[in-house]
Amino acid sequence: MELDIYGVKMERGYHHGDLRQALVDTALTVLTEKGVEAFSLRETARRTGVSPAAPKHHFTDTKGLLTALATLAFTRLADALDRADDAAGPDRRARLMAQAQAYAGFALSDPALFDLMWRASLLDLSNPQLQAQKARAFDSLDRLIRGADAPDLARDDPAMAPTFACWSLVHGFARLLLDGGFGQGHDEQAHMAQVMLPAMLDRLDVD
Amino acid sequence: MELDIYGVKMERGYHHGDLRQALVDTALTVLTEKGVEAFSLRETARRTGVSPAAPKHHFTDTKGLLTALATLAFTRLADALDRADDAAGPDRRARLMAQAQAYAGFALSDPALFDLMWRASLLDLSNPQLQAQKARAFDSLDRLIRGADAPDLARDDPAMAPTFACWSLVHGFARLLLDGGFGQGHDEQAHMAQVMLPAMLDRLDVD
DNA sequence: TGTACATCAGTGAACGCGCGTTCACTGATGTAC
DNA sequence: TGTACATCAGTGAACGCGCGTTCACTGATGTAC
Repeated sequence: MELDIYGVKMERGYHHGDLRQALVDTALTVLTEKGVEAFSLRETARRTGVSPAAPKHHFTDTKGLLTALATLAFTRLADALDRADDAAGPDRRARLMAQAQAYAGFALSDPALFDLMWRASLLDLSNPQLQAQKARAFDSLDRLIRGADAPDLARDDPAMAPTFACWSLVHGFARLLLDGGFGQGHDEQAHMAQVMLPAMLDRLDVD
Repeated sequence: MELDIYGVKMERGYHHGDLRQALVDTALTVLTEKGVEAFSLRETARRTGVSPAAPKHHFTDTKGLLTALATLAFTRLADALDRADDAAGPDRRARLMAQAQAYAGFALSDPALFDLMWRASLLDLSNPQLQAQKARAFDSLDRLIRGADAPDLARDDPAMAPTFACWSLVHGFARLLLDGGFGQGHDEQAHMAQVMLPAMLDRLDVD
């Protein structure tokens, strides 16, 4: 069997070497190209150069693979939020704007991946790594809003309101951007994110 | 052919009478039962007691039928927002809370319908009725925030920030509720909507 | 008032599709003695 | 160091599914004269 890796034709034997990683990489491409609805395990296997049954060894089924992708997505999102926060310096408002821009930027730059993260029915929500990365992303914002060593609170505690308000606002804005609540074109979306997001956040009291 | 309407068996001839409406009704049921992903035109036809080709006369294709459903959904949402607003009396904050609760309540009470409304790829966004009802829903909130006779502004006008902030916050909250950003169970969701939503909105400056 | 005919609203069989998953299998690898 | 054997990681053909849409068709309705 021949594989085309980085333009170089390589023989590969019966065993792949790192099929798990290869499948994740291909799946990411397929997802980005076709969107969540049209994603298929068969196509991913085909494009990885492997039989349709091969993925089962690494991910039992489609949901398993998609869960791995979503975990990766949350990892990237959390990283992006942390990076933005660090780069923004000490000013609280600047940090907030930076995280919000990073969140919306993530959604706009990879809509299919962003979609997947929130398609509960396609994911194994009990997966520990998924939960961990999701929590990481949330904590990044929560630390900014409620302070670095705020205690863990129940979800319905009123003291959570500032964090949730902020998250909801940014999340909702990103979704409406992607789902055509506002304009259509990608440039227009990016413009809206740059112009509107700070103006909206300035009207939110998160102290 | 026999049809079971309101528990009464009725003969119906070659022509249906009001197939268009019947299809919309059935489609609504199918959508609610199975969700957007699993919705199918064939099943809708089957359950309406009609051949799979019949819907074509009324809706050309699946997208056409789903667009009709989405239009209905936006009509219901706009109605719900208006009703809530009216019932809330003159107080601005009360009106805002009422509309927000109505929005979240709509999403929670019919998640599949709410999903559909924002699945741009499944809808014909150029449909005038769809656009009209979507605009109606938006205007309901916009009139409350910016005043009954505020001028139409460009989407990226800073003066739109309060309306967009409010919409984004409520929309994002509803989405996170449905998509498992917070808890899971339906009661827990309803509780969150009642407790959290007002607390979040109180932190938003929309004057 | 009757009738020819166009149009409308359905039928139901068929096409072709790609999917997820299963099955019996085999080649490669690693390990115990 | 060599070898038997268990385990792992793949193969590729097949199954069964339901889907959207098309096709040639026909029964019912409405309208013009």
